[in-house]
Amino acid sequence: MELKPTESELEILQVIWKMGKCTVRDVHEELSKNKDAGYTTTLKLMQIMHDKGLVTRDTSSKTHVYSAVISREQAQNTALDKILDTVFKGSTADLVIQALGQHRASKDEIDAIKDYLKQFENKE
Amino acid sequence: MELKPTESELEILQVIWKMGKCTVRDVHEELSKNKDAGYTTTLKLMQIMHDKGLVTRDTSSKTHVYSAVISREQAQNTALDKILDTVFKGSTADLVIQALGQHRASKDEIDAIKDYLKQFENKE
DNA sequence: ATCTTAATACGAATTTGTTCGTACAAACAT
DNA sequence: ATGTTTGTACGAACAAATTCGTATTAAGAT
Repeated sequence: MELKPTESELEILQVIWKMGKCTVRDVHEELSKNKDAGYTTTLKLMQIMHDKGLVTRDTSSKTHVYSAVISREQAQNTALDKILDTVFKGSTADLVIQALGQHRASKDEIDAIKDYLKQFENKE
Repeated sequence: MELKPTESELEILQVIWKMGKCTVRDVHEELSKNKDAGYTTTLKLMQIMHDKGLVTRDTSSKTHVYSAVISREQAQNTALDKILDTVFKGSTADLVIQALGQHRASKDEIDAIKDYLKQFENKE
């Protein structure tokens, strides 16, 4: 069972993750803010996502209500695995350093990361 | 000018990055270790990459010699930007923490990252 | 009851990416 | 100089992802 969302599917998942349960119209309206696609395009994509098992839907009323099956965390890990493999030679350290270097994290973010690293302090 | 390599193009870029300048045959033989595709498939892809400006080539002799135009670092940043946008809500901290959490970095890697973070010590 | 609006289903066109067969040319060996 | 090998070019088939038009149906308003 392959669970790798495509580019467009990811855009839709983002909306679903943000809103929790939502309808095709919800998603469509959110997406319309940034780009313009027809309503049926969004609908079709969400139907395909349903076929693939990326989302579930409640069809008890006319307007179906969709929920994500894969969590944002799962998608994050899939995405990380992929780029670790394709551009980072598998090196997590390279990835982290590149991320911190280029995408200037704020002081708060740096602090959060430092805190997180303390966990590893007493491990050997 | 869009410079976003596709999946297959990235596989090829990986070989070019590793070898520096190289021929279609070099790339093809390297790729053949992992999967099997025809020689002309690799050739065609590299021609397309040339058309797109992802690689340059020296055609002075019969066997052309290819080099990457975009560096691994550029590709890394493009990839990071993309997943930051699509699954990490733009949060570098989330990305770093998720990367460290799931993909268990070795002690050396953790140390490298801690060292790296020291840079930020005296910044305000 | 009928009209209008808003929804789903679905087929098909389009676009983008991938794969490969065939034609042709240069280099090399005989 | 002829045949064989090794390379490029290129068109076309195939596959995957995206887009949208049209048909149909349910719900709500008059």
